[in-house]
Amino acid sequence: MDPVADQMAEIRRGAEEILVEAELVERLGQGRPLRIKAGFDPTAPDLHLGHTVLINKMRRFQELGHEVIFLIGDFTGLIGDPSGRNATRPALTEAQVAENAATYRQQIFKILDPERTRIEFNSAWMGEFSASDLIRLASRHTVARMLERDDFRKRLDAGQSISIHEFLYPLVQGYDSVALEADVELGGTDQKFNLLVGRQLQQAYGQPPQVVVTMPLLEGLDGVNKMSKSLNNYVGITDVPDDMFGKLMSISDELMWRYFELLSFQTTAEIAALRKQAADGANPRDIKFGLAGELVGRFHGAAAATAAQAAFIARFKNNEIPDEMPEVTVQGQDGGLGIANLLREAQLVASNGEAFRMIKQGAVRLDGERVEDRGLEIPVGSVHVCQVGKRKFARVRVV
RNA sequence: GGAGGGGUACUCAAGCGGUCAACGAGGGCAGACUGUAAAUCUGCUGGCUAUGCCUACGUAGGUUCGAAUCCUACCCCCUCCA
Repeated sequence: MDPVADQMAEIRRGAEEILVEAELVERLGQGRPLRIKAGFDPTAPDLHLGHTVLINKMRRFQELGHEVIFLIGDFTGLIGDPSGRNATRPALTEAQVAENAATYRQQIFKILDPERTRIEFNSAWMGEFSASDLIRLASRHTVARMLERDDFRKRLDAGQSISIHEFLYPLVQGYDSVALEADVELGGTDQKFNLLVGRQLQQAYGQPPQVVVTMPLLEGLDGVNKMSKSLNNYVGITDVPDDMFGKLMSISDELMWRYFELLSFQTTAEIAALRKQAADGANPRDIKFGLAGELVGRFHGAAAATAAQAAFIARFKNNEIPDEMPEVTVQGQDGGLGIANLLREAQLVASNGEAFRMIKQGAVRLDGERVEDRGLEIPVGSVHVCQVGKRKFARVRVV
């Protein structure tokens, strides 16, 4: 194993907080592989780059020789997250959980080493938990401590309601650490409270408390909100290479450095060098180009990354029409088809009304020519490249 | 159990009998400028077989020439008291 100081440097990179650092140093000093736990929601197996911040850190621990436990919270998932936006979640069937777990496996092993990853489900121990077990667990924590949690406190002060079961969520999550005898738990900064409950419960059950490492939440493409599917500001790790590349190229220069810090596997020294290049006048776009290539390569392989880069240059630097685009065949009537209907049937717009608006705004092109006439009729038997806006293309055949 | 407040488009939020397909803001989309950046400016932001018609202001009815606006019932959310 690497010297403790070297390990600490790796663990610190990008981390928001390590509680308590001295304890981590002490445990690393024991020279044994530590048990690293990180929990995931069973309902959302479509991972995006935001999730990978945490997974990258898990990978780092693996590289340092530790044991990583990927915990799927299939039981806690039934309770629902205390942030409580979606009031009740439908209970997942065993088959669904198994399916989601399979999806997780497929996705996370693009980053993690399957040989060194343990996948666990907390229903394994929580499923057998009795009512009296639960009361015993609840007795280990106090209302006052629960209310230390920022969002509970705020809601209480604001006169909003808090359901009892929301108090149970951190307790169950914390108990997972007891069941797994975790040495370290990783989580987003939003999980800090829950992770600390884990420490407290381990002590209550006579175990040494886990070290908590929190990772920042990655900002989404808008650069403001955290990356999430519901805000549609995410890059999914199963996005096709061109999309992934394009989305990454559209982030702001400022955000790019954040992505370097949290997503790139380049060393801190390499990143510092890039920053210097930018400061010396290099076009940030070219640096972003490299970052986008690295990330596409991670999830789709080097060949796909090169292809995505080439396609990007062709389309946006040289302004060419892309080689590949969806091909659609639409049905004409009376020898032709109105342009609005054509765009709608090709799914480039949602409705005829939207098609007319787009034409009015000059967003529609047919074979590269801007369409001005909303009454344009396309004859049957022709094939056209249709474009709406900068990004939406389709090759449409009218029959 | 009692008292009160509220449910309006993607979100927040006006409107409280006709001029409301619904002010405003945010978001989103598009155009200009660019590096498919950011910032900025401009426009658009229910549907259709389209100078008209249809559907929409929690749900179902009612009053009225006419309702998001008034009445009745129901559903849901929130607060306070017990």
